[in-house]
Amino acid sequence: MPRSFLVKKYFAKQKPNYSELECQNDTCLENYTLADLSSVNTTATCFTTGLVWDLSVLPTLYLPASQTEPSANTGPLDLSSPSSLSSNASSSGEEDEGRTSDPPSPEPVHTYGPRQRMKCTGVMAHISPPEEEEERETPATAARPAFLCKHCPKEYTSLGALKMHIRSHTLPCVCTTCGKAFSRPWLLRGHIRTHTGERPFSCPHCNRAFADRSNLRAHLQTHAEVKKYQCNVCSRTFSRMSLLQKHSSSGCCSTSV
DNA sequence: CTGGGGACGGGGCCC
DNA sequence: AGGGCCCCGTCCCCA
Repeated sequence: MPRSFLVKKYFAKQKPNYSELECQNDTCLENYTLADLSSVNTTATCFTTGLVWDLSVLPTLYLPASQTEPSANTGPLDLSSPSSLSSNASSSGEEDEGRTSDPPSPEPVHTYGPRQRMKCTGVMAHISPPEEEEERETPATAARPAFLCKHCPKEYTSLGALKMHIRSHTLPCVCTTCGKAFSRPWLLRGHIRTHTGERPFSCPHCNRAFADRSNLRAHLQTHAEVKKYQCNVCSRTFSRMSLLQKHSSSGCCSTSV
């Protein structure tokens, strides 16, 4: 299984209706408005859509299910579900290298620091506007066309996937506060929270709040008696794969993971 | 060394 | 077709 989207299936037809949540939580839009964001100088150039409501309604998503959704299996995040926990713990990892979490840089867009994560960092020097991005479809593979990125060796089987990938080169979403650029609007929204201090995702167990949903997910593992990642040798469980890997490499296990 | 938080990227699915 | 959102995962840093 390439990636685990089993949990996703819970939402297959029951994705959280943010509009309804807004109605149920009438304080949302009042708490976070575009004006608020502007007031803290954290507007961005990539306000595609939904920034305001998205930020505002999210706090409701991690209330206990009984308070948010009548349907039991539509809980916003059921990390305790077997399907969720069954995800392959080593599904990826062949692509991540650098990082882009550089400290705020006065440089304009396309300035990358040593932590640049993307594999094709070098191409950023000759970025062209999205409109100029051209897909290279290999005629030799007409039966299953491959869309090649002209900035890096990656290829995709669909134009949409390629265009999505190209955004990682063009990084059209720019934070006007620090100039950091992102490939997708919601990445930028998440980044903006680092400026605003907004933490829409609350842990139902300890009320600790997080700005990032994934971080909440990881945090929820700390509340679990049995962690998600288990050592094949000693059966010890860990909340993160990285911890398991460290555990394995430190001697307990010779080959696991 | 371990555990956890912060920040972020990518692919896939849904609308 | 494109945008938005989701989940998974990684890396870095700190206690």
